[in-house]
Amino acid sequence: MQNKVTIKDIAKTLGVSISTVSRALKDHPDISESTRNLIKNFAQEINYRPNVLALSLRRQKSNTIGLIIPEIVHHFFSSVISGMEDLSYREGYNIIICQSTENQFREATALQTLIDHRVDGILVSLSKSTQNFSQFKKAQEEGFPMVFFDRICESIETDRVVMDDLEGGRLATEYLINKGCQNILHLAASPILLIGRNRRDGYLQALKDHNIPIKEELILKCDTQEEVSTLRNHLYELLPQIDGVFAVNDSTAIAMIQILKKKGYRIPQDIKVVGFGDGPNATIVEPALTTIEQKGYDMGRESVRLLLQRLNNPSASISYQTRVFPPTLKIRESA
Amino acid sequence: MQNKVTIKDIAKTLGVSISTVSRALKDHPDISESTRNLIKNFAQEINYRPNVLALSLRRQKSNTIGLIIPEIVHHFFSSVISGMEDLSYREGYNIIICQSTENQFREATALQTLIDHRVDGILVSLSKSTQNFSQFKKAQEEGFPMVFFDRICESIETDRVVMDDLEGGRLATEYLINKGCQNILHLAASPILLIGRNRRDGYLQALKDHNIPIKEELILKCDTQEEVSTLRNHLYELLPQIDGVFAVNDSTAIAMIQILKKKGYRIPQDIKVVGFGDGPNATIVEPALTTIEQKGYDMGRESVRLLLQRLNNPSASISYQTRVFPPTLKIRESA
DNA sequence: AACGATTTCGCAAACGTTTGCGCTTGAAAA
DNA sequence: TTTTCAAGCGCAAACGTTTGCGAAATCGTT
Repeated sequence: MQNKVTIKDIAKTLGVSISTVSRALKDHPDISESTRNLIKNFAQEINYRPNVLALSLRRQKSNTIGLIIPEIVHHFFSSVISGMEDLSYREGYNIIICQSTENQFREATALQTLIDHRVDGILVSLSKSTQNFSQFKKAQEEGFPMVFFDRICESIETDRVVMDDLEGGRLATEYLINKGCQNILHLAASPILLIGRNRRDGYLQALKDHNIPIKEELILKCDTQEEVSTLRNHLYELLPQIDGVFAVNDSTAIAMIQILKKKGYRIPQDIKVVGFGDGPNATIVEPALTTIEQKGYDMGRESVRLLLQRLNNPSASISYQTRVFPPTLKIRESA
Repeated sequence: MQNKVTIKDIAKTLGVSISTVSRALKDHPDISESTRNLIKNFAQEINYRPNVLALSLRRQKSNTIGLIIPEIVHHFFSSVISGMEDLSYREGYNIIICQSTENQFREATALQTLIDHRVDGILVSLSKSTQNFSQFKKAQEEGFPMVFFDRICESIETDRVVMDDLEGGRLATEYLINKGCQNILHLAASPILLIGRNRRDGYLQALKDHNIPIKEELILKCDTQEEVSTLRNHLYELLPQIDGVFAVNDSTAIAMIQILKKKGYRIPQDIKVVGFGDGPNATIVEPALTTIEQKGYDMGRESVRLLLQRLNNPSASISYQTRVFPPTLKIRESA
């Protein structure tokens, strides 16, 4: 840190007290216009800037919010970050970012770090592997404002920002059914994740609604490009009996499309594919991916909006809100 | 911020002085084993955690580093962030992230904010539009440790982390030439950006090396997907006279491929295309994109490594380093 | 028994702010 | 001339730490 000029220095060179400088700089009425101008001009001249650290300590408020996110290199999550940064920038808050890399231990460390830094609130999307929420619970009990987004924790009452994942899964699956699919493979996320369960439940719901029998073997835990690759042989065996695929995210949907094409299946004629996310890849793959749109940027903004709303009404009387974004199906060529 | 327990509270309930608590907690030899244990146990019990803000103020060191980045929703940049976060996490630093959104004004604000927050150092990649570096110069003169990465500033002496963009451009272009191309279109970034100029110069270099005449009309400022779209008609006119394209980044290369395919050109038979970046899209587009690999994660790590090295050797005697990553050509199907 | 040397701890200043309170002024009111 | 009062300013505590220095207590040594 630098040899920055402080309020003390100004006081000394101008021959006034520290408190006078402080008050003058914030237009306190106790200070005469002449000394106020003197001080303000001088401060400007030497480019005085208050020490935010000292301010935070004094005010017991850091104007900083902490973010715990599973992955940064991820279109949805990076969009979320972008939305968060945009709004908090406007509102005078800064973001400290921590990446859990889908690792529960690192997630816990991150939480502790952020608390240690006395952030005013925390935004978090859980890692895939997190099953123990005790640290979050403790933070919650200590009155730490938290907003969960996307990958939320059901057992903790907080503000939340989510998609209607169940409806998304239902929508995607129903679309496939309406297009004539009867044997739909679901590439699912881990059931540890609520969003994974919800999207799967949406899939099941759609089948039920249309009186299509559920086949357990058509639900496969497979939520990354790599996993598609390792499960390749098993997938090959499944292909002859399916006419549709609903993948829990775009990248596995796309990996699936690539496998299908390699095996000579025509999309969408032989097998139809729907993804989830609507990232930039969706329009690059051929055929272009029909998928559920997920508004990361907006969800990011909404998360900090909720957080700030709570920070600004410390009365704590507002009951917890859950903001749910409706899914929309982007119809393209893959289904 | 919360009603967290402080060192003072511990002192009071245990009937010792504040300084004793402080020393006990950090195993200062002056404190007897018995009181040390007493204090440490109690601290653990009530889950005491030091106030980082107070520490930073006292130590004049925040263990925080600031990041100014043009865009977060961008594969290369998010990879950079990820690498930065990983290493700084390990080294006990936190990252405050600011997005300039390619806006010079916002970039300046971000810089000021970070300085106000007394970050220990700053990592920055310039916005596309930045032509005035005075604020950075001032920060530099005040002794603020800075590392520029990717989009660096030539006129300021700092540590730098870059790719050999010229060599990358040369490599890409030469590859096209060796494949038989004679009329290569270059979709270029703004010449304001050094990386834009360098990649273009690499293109020119390769042409010269192979005695191919340079045609100014084959160098087009066009570095986004959107710009490809707006320049569509102009591009159509150009197509009959070209047999190769070197695009300054993957997304414009891909947009170009899509246009070419729509117009009935076969890739790579009729026109070959090379991109720059090697993001995930490169393997999704068809034909898969031949492109220059850009190691964002590694460049991010290297940037904080350089920064920390400087922070840990405040002697300031080390001369500024420029770490340059060699480009490699990922050969796929588009060329 | 007296002394010096340790051991063990507390005081207080400092980091850079804000802010309640009290102290000077000078002028207006009595 | 004295009293009153507001205007204008400074003192000092506080936010939560660390740390140099001094002081008290304990101990061993003659």
